[in-house]
Amino acid sequence: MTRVPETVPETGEETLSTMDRAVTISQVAALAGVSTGTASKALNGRGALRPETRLRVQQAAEQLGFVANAAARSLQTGRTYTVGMITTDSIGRFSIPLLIGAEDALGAGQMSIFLCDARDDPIREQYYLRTLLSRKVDGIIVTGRRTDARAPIGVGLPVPVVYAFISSTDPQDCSVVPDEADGARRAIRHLLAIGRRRIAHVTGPEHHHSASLRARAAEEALAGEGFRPATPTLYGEWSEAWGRQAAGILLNTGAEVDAVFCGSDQIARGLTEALSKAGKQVPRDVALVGFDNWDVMVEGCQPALTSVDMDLEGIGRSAAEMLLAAINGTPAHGRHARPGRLIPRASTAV
Amino acid sequence: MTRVPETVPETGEETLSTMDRAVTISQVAALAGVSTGTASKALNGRGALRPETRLRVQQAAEQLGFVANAAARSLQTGRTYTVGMITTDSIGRFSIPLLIGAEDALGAGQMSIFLCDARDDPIREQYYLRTLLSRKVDGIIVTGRRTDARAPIGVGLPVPVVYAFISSTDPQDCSVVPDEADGARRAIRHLLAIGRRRIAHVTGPEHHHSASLRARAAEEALAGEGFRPATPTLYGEWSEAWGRQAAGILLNTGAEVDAVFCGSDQIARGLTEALSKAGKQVPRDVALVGFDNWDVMVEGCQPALTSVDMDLEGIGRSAAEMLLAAINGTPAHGRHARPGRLIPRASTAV
DNA sequence: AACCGCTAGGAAATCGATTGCCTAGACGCT
DNA sequence: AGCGTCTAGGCAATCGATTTCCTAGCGGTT
Repeated sequence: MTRVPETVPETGEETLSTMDRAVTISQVAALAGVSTGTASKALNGRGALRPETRLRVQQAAEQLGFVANAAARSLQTGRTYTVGMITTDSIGRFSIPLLIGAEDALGAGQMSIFLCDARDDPIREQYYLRTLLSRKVDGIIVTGRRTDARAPIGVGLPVPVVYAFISSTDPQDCSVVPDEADGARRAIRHLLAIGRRRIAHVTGPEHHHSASLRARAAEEALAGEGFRPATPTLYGEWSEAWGRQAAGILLNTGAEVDAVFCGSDQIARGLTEALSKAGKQVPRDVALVGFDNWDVMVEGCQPALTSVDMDLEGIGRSAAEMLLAAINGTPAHGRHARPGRLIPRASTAV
Repeated sequence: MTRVPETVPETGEETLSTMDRAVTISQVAALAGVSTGTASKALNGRGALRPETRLRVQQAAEQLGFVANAAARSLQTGRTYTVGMITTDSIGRFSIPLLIGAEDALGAGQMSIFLCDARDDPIREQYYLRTLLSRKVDGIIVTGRRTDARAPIGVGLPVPVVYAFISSTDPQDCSVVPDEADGARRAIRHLLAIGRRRIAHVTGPEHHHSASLRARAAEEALAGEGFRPATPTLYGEWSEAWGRQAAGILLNTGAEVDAVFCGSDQIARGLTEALSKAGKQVPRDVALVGFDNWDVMVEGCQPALTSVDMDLEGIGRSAAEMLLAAINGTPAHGRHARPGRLIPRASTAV
């Protein structure tokens, strides 16, 4: 029989039903008949204690539903087992996989994430940085939408920082980024491999780092195999509408394009629709490759879209692992580009 | 002249560049020539101090880049100015607006969010709950994808809990949810208002709470105006593929449908494509209304899709506000349904 | 019998900030 | 001159857990 405290309903020891006042370690110690120091040792597996004492304390803790006060602990130990994650733009489609990956890697080490959304506002960013520092996070992951380098979020910070997806202009900082050029090369090589020779590239705005970088890599990959683009790169927006428009342009130039590498899945989707409306068959007449491997887009396309996956989750995981390493005293430096992979689907099936 | 510590480069006082060892309030106090207690009072605007003393302390804090240790503070005050957010399923399309809304409401009160992703795993959920309690969060927001009620995450918890998007089966708990029935009614009323009379409903799986709830509300809204559905509700999946399939069904039954209310934007998009491929014009022949108002979907549709917006951000904001109220001693109870709104676009333009 | 070594567990300092209580000194009033 | 009042600011307890140092007592050895 478990004892039932007077008026408080006991719901069984495994249910997490902490009563209204927080239980402290001294209450546990009192119940077990030891000092608080001993109770602490018992619960943390430290010190020299008789097994039965240890057990008695553990049972007392269980019975009272004791959960150690993290603030008190971290005040003493200096560790918070918390990392901050600042998204410099907004939480969105790209941050989520990064976050999930990071959570994965950190969760294994029993750490939690403080999420801050700076919404592209430097003031907010610095405010959040202060907050994180005051909370004495063990480390910080900085992330954001743009893949070109940004100024470091702070200098001489007392905690390690890792940049994920975006990178820092300071080469001493540690950044984990997708290898977009590699992704573009994979796309081109794939299209060449299935026999396409007249390949066009439709992508986002020219001033956008990702767009111009991927375009250059694609062109080089073609040149490396002795080919030239079927048309000059078509720069526009990251939207379906632009994809549709670009399809019109390609059809009108009479360039006899037999494949298009698209800078995003959305552009590819627009192209797919417009091409099929114009009577072209995908992939027979024109093969298509997208970029991002965004599930709803690639699966929504008809036929399903071959796409380059930047493995954002892997980037998040990696960044978190590097942060953990830095926290444990072995920081990495520099820009770490992670290769993507090409996911072949019907839009390039021969 | 500011003194420059021996080897440490001083980067100017406004740059946030805390040096390697954390600055404590006693260092600030020492520099200002007061006791730590006085320094604390000076920085927090408490106590009776001469203005010049207060200023001296503030300048010292500034100069040293002092940021109060949150752990120490919360140990003393019992407040952490932190709330936990547990997503019971996964961080996804629905959680993000909720999170942003909550951040908005909490940020104004200078509180931060601890984000935990339980990934549909009750074990993880309880583990995270423990973590949040050990971190002594001031309150918890529970969220998730399903809109039907779920068992409370814990009973007799020492902190207030608000459910957002999902709701708790315990009527004493506070939940903020979208009024899906209201959304469905708006869709139907809109279609009736533009003169459609033969209205069908295509939605997700029948066992899915949202699907059956919206279907029922739609039917009642029709009946309320003296109409009957053009076909029985078509239950399927939450996917474009099902939308396309459903289009086929509708065309084959010869039901002469002139409008379709879709349970999701994805379904609507599938329908749009299949209908236009079959030679039907939207909205002339068939008007379409979606649900969710998911930007990439509604804008990707041709023509752009009229859709019901559940105002997730508003729900997140509301939930956070209610949590704040509860933290401050005036808890709300029960299920609070928030109306959505219909965003008219070309797919129902007359 | 005297001494040594070991084990189990207690006492108390510590982390950093807050806050209630106390007092030195300035000032005013009779 | 003596006393009361008020102000500015110091002192020290406190929050809860960890950890270092210390000791009582036990058993074994010569």
